[in-house]
Amino acid sequence: MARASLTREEILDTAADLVKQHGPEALTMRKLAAELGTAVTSIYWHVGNRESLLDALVRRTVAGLGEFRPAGRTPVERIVSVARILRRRLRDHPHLIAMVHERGLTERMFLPAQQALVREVHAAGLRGARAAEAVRAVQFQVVGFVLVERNRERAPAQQPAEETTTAYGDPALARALARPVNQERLFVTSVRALTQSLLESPGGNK
Amino acid sequence: MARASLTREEILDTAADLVKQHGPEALTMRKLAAELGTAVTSIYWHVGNRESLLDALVRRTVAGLGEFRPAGRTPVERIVSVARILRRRLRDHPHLIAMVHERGLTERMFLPAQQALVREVHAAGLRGARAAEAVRAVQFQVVGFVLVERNRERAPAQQPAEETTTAYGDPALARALARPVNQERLFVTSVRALTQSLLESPGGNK
DNA sequence: ACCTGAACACCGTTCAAGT
DNA sequence: ACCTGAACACCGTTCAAGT
Repeated sequence: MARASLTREEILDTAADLVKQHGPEALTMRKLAAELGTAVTSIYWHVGNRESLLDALVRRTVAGLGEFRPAGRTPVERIVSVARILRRRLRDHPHLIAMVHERGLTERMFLPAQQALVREVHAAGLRGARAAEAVRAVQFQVVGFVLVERNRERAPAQQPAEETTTAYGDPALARALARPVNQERLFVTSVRALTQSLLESPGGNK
Repeated sequence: MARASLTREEILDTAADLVKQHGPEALTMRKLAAELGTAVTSIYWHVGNRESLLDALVRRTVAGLGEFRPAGRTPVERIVSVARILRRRLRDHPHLIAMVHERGLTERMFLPAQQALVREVHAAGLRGARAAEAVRAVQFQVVGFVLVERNRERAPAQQPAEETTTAYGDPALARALARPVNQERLFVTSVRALTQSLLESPGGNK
């Protein structure tokens, strides 16, 4: 007995629900079929296979991340604010990060902030290849940071750390390295440091 | 009929071979058993399960990444050189990156360069928490960059890119953004920019 | 202490067959 | 055009049984 009007939309909706509630590893073709009340094979007719299902889901989620309204008075601060917004939005969709990584679609995560970054970099006076490089540098930094963050957060039970690092007679440094990282703070510091250098007047190096 | 003296070492060696030759997704318990000439279940006696097998493999590989000998005359250039070495070594073990990510062991990839980074940051005059933050910032940046890089390289067929980005009347910028990224160059630029800011004399901000 | 095969509970995907 | 069940070729893991 056939089911009434299964659509690609409905499949994507249900898949998104499944991922949202139980994580991307719960998104199996069979569970999805059960949730939809169809045969597994019906799904294949509409979406091709699991990989393109994930791709479609990633595209949809990224498209729904919304606008980026920078805040701050200086170009550096405005870029930092864009970076913070992107990080926050991505972290609000932890499953997206996992799906993107599983499917090799990291680049997708660059897009939502690109427009805003281009504008700010341009406002700061950068042009042409140099402006493009600055945009890319920030994109790589933010997405890279988020990937690392997410990964350490789902890490297994804290391993002994085996810190063989000698601190050259700086106990405060040794202690700081032994403490857990304040990721929010590290993120802002890093992006600001990177951006400050990138926006400096040309001729600094080379 | 039992097989002669299966050891944990031998299992790890064969697993490493399998990963090296066919990638981490080829490392299934069953294929490994076939390669070893044992029953699948024997492996479980020695290594517990697939996850701890991967953990052991990651630990071994990271430990084998070797020493880091910075080059360059200024602290910034020496840190950039450490970053380049780490990136190169990690990229020489693409499967390691995948395994680390699968198991949430990103932090492991921080360790090989930590000693060298601490030394250089110290030599540059940073102390205590500020030095630790600089080390962390570089570690996050390098590992994050490598994760993003690896991910885009195994990306599916180039998607239309759908560049809605307007370039504010800067055609050179638009062209640069449309071109593929020179990752090596972007990496060095980014690390140098980050490091320059981090090593600047304190008091710059806050 | 170490190894075995059988079994369980899963996967994604294909394919011929239905309507 | 769309849906179906059966089947294929896999997985990781457990467990009782062997030596």
